[in-house]
Amino acid sequence: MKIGELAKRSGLGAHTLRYYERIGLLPYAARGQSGNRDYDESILGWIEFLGRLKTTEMPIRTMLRYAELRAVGEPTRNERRDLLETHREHVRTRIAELQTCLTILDAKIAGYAD
Amino acid sequence: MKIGELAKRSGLGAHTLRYYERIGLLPYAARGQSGNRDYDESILGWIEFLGRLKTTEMPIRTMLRYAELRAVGEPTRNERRDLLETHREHVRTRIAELQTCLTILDAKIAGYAD
DNA sequence: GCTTGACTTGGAGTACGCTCCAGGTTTTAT
DNA sequence: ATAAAACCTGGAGCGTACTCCAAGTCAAGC
Repeated sequence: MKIGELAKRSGLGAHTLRYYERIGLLPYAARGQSGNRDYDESILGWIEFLGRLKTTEMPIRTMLRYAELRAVGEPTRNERRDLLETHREHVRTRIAELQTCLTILDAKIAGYAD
Repeated sequence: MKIGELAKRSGLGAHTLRYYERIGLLPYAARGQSGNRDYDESILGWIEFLGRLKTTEMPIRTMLRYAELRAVGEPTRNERRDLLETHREHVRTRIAELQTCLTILDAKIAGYAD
């Protein structure tokens, strides 16, 4: 699969895919004899997971840390789990915060009732 | 109250307060004879509300729109209510999205179980 | 009275995460 | 065979939201 198709299937732009590779968020892609990137289907799962991390506001630096640990493999298992557990706490806190604000917003809107 | 005290009490930096005034998010503050800003307590409620909007990811442009409508007063009542209702939908959507990701994260972490 | 700290302004600089450009090569469709 | 579309690289530029700097004025404590 070439970069254009991966862009379509992943929802990211080709520019973004190259950028992610450059910074190390995506593994260096195999190039064909022409020099064009040739992706395997399996990259899609990783990109989707990165998207979840991004949606939940994980900064790129932290994703990068996770990506590096993942590249090392088994010995980093516990560290990866810890990283995700810490992140899960951020997400839980964020949801609670948004819910509090939602309640306040409800009250504010009620004050605008006709 | 001078800007340093407002900074402490609001949790924003003095730089940020000046920046907010410059772009129109805070009303132009009265200056004493020395030229120093002299704030009224009442500004704290507005800053707190702006904080809620920020926490819920409202972009500054939109806060600015709300601030402008508010400055006009009564005739913009419905437009302000609409703006907040639209924003409330964003917040609800965002909470749902985070909850979905949280479930996926739980599953991922479960996969790291010893 | 004088030093230290807080305040003023206009404008420059920063961090993050992309997003695009230039100039060139390769692939694909006709 | 050729033209259009897609790809490559290194590096520049952009949008958002601050954050800080320089140079100067003002205020408060000793």
